[in-house]
Amino acid sequence: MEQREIITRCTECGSIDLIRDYEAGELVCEHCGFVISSTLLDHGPEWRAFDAEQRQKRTRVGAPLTWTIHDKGLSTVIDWRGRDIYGRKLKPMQSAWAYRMRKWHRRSKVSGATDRNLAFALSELTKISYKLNLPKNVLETASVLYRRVVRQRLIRGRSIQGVAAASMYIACRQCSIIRTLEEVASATHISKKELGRNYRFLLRKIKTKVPPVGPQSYVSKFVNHLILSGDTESIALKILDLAIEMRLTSGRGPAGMAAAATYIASVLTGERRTQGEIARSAQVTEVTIRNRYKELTQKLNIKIDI
DNA sequence: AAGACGAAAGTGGTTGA
DNA sequence: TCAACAACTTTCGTCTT
Repeated sequence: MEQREIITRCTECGSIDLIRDYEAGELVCEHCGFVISSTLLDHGPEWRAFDAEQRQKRTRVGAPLTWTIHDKGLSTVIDWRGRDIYGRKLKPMQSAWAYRMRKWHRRSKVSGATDRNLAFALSELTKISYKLNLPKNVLETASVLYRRVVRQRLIRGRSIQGVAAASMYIACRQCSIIRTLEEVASATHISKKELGRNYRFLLRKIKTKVPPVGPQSYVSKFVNHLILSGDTESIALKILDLAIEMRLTSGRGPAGMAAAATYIASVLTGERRTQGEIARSAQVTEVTIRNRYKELTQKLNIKIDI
């Protein structure tokens, strides 16, 4: 598996408020203005070469292929300047011809309802992924998924945005990037309820296995959000491992479970965060954290002195 | 004053007849 | 289709730091 770097925090000041400036192609910290990365756009090839021979074979020109543009980025445009390849001005007749060609060429690119649908949906997916700060592989996964949905004619009677959002949610799950239904819903104009409906519908129709989310996947999200150390993270994960082993997690919401483990870990390492803080970032209530926390400390014999 | 604790009532979704 | 049910939330009063 290729490891992708997912930047969620400013490398200068640690702030999590990062702004993506796509005009400039930069990832900028809102807090201190530090430019973390100036290569937001992926100019690399979509393939990987394992040796020189492969590299030689696979070399080709053009932008990398992507599934997020309706024609996979394979597009040609006819230049609008009335000049030929040598830079000479075209004769009036030639330039009229070029104009007509341009017009029909443009029309043929996004042809028919299906393609327009796809183009709209993919731009929608892109928007959602920006809002949720998702890495590119999730966006690609969602795009592939959406294409499949379109191919199987499953969008009929459902809104494009709804299906797009559901695809994105599934893609997140498949890539083990935790985004709740609420978060995805709030990045779109779709209610949580409808998103859930669409999600279940797609799951039933498409033979896609979506691994159930374990509480562990939440921990890194909370740790990032609350700016806790790696020690705290690994302790929280250990607590969860033990809890799973002792079957304390069955039937419990993973978010609450992870929140409680994070809370305990933060107290143990002295980086204490309040229940309220963790509750807010976990989108559960303090009461739930308290209940899980009580169960965990009792059953696992964790002594906490404050 | 803020955080932690816990009781009690309310909510939305699942399950099984 | 409906009621029972478990998990979770909301609300609120009390205790602790």
